[in-house]
Amino acid sequence: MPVTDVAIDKIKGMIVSGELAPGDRLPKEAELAQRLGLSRSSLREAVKALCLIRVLDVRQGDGTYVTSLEPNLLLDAMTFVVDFHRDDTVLDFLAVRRILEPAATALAALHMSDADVAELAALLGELAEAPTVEALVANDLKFHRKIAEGSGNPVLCSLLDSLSGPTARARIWRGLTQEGAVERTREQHAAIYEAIAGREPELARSWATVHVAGVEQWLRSTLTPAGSDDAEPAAAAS
Amino acid sequence: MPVTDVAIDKIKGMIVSGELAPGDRLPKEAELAQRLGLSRSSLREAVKALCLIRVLDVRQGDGTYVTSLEPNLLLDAMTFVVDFHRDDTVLDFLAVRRILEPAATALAALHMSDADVAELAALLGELAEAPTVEALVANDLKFHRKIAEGSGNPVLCSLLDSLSGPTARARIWRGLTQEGAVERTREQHAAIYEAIAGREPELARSWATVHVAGVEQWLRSTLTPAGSDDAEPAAAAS
DNA sequence: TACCCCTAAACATCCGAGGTCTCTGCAGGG
DNA sequence: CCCTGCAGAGACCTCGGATGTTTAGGGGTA
Repeated sequence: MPVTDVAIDKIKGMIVSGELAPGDRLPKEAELAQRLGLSRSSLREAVKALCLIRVLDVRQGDGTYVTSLEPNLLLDAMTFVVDFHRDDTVLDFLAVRRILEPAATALAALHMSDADVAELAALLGELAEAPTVEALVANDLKFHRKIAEGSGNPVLCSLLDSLSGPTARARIWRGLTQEGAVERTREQHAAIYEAIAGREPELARSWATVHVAGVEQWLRSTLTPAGSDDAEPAAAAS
Repeated sequence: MPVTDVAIDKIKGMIVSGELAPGDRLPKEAELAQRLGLSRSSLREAVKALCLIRVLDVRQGDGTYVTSLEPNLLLDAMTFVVDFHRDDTVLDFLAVRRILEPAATALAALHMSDADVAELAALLGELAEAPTVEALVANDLKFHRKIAEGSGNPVLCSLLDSLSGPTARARIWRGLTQEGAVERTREQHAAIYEAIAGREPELARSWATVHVAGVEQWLRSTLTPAGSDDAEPAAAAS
């Protein structure tokens, strides 16, 4: 195994073992390199890799620190990974979202604070009468993010965040092409809100299922009969 | 933004744009460095980072290649990330697994091929009469992985894989300390198998829920009343 | 045809020098 | 006493080149 990979494992081990706690500062490059038995160049490669997945945070002129290691931060890195899957596996990602989103919505109906419910209502009111599709989708993302936060599970929240990004483009394309999609989204958002505000988890779950399934069904019907022209909608939405 | 980060973005862009397809070979280090306008050292940091998340694959003496970019490969990288969350957020990860596992099991009951169902049965039979806890958990991982594969959704499968790892230790600790846990696991596995083989998705979903909830409840009851001594079970399981 | 060896190509690792940024302590002014 | 501006030190950033290691593939031999 290359020394750089060994260094990655060792740094990981230092963190997992507790030798380095979140927020701690690492020894300076030269010192750590000597301690791990490799050159600064190789060490920098290891540090850079751990930076990409948000485990380390280097600040020029200051030092290298362990991040907070909170789930949202680490799973955010997954967004970067998900970005590489554009056209072909969108349906698979959406299918997972269809599983998680209703569950999160039901949890939100149970655990969301009244203040957060009020903010959810505010999000619904923010939208103009005849919003642009882009504004609608942006509002849609904020709406669902708020609900995901309301589930009280940061892991679930971050996961949904990562999964929602890639499908956003699909939703834009849908709004642009499918008649009534915009209005239907608003109605469903309102229904989800009502269910959460009324503390009815099962109703909230059902509305969320309907909501996500709408996008999924449209996307499936668009992709499947297109035959060899699968790439069109994804390309158009990019 | 550091040149290395720019390089990461540029390479990512080359892949997402299609300029570099899965399996393609990158230009040699020196050439690519010149093309991106940076030194080889900095380029290597970028390549190393993309290697960690399985986007690139460097083979010494040969060259650097784009991986297949399949979901399972890219989400496998998430396991590395999840490893950093050990004690404190295990319950959050388990809660997500509790959402996904039943859904995957239900899907498996619908989509799994007869051949795969037979392999599932084989897994059940592999276990000795009085298995060690370690063997049981290893078999448990394979069993659930087989089911996740059977869902037909590679994204779901990889996600469950990543989530199952961290809780494995907890399951071991449970098996070692909780009377009857081993036998109960075997019974539940058998029940899940029967439901899948009988093509009863809702029954399969329910058994999966029961199965995961068992671990979750035990873990919750162990962590909560422990007070300031939360770390004990996780530490003991490592 | 099958096997072995050798060479070229590409990555792995290291080193040292010069640049840039940030934090910190100190001095001066309000 | 507090705020502001100014170096100085410390730490990371970037570069370029030299040397070691590994792999793929061509060519020779039995």
